[in-house]
Amino acid sequence: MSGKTKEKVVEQFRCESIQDAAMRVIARKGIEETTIQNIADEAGIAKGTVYVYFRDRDELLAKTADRAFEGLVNDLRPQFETSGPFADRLRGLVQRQLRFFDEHRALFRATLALTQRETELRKQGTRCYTEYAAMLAQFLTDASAAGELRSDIDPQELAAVYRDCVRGVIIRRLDQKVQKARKSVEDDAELIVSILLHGIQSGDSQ
Amino acid sequence: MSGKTKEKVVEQFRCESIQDAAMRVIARKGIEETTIQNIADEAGIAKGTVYVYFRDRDELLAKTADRAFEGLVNDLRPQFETSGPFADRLRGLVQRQLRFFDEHRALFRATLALTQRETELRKQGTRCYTEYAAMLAQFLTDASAAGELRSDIDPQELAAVYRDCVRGVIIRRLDQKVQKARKSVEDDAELIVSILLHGIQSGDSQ
DNA sequence: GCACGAAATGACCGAACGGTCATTCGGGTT
DNA sequence: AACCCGAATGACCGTTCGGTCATTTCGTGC
Repeated sequence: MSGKTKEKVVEQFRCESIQDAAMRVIARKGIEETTIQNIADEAGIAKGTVYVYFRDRDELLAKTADRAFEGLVNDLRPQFETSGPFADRLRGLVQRQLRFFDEHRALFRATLALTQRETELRKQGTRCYTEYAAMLAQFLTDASAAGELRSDIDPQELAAVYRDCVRGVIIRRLDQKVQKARKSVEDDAELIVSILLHGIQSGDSQ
Repeated sequence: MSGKTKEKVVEQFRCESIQDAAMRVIARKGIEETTIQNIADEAGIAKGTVYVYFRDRDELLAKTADRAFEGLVNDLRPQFETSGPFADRLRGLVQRQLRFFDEHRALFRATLALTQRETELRKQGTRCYTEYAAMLAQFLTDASAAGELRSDIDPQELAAVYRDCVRGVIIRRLDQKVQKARKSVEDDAELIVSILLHGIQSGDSQ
């Protein structure tokens, strides 16, 4: 009985090894410079073996992108499920997201590189990215329904703006190679949250 | 006397022809799929001729990116120089930027593709992009000095957030292929301006 | 119309990469 | 120990692309 199961387990383990290797290489070199040979070397296997587990380059990349988002989604889910004032939940969300990518910088470089092929990737399995976007939209839709957001803003569009802002901050944090030069997660998060909550004008009710 | 000058003029004309062709191809196919042969075909010249005017692919791409931003900077400059209430100037700026790329969609696809190689491009000539960023930062620094912005926000960081937001909107407008599906420039601009000015919370002084 | 130098050309080269497949390897069964 | 079968391998192939350079074309002055 354990026959079939064992094979499946081994296969999944190999797949994940290759995907993890792919993420490391992509984080290091960018997606266009990453070759199958690079990934195989990083995983410590032969090039041909990659093709035992993945049909072609595109499938490997798509599944790798999916796996990259899996960690983020799992990390963020608890935060979406907390209760409390909207401002606090929003702040917690931004902080968590910044902290997650601080601790997995390579992962973000990979997801960033992989997300830039968004159009092509949408065709294939982007299960986890879709889930991330959906959770965020739901979070804001709930807040809007609860009357915590301006009723003239579409939560979907707000979700898009939120993603733009957070993504920008993460990219800038990534570029600051030296830890010293980087501001704290709390400070960077506060900038985004503060702007989103109160706007940028002086004396405007902040 | 016109000998030297004429040669220079012709050379510049050729260079610009090639850069314009490069922009069209990049807008159509994306930067990684664009080959020198494609660009030469689009420009109606032979591949070897490209190398008469540009040392290699990287130099052509860098100078093309620079030229792509030239149009934007020229279009935006008048708006930076207008006077009036900050809110109006900001709104006008966003609108102008959205409209510019609505009218030059190909150009934005090119700049987007070219900006994604930001790190490499910074090494070479990104004169015009730098100028764009500088003008924006100056605009916000002036506003801050005039007491129109919250004093606890660094104008430099605000400029970055502004760029993130506007870029996101432009990308989303670009993805909506059908004109019908697209909202008006005014509506999309208003979303960004409204969020930036007043924040997203309900009843927060808007 | 001839001669000369610069500009333009495109056939060609070498490198790199994705993908294939005949061969080898390894561990489990008899 | 002999056998078997699926997993792993890496040499190999076809293609693509950036870049070169010997040759051709063209504009200009005499």
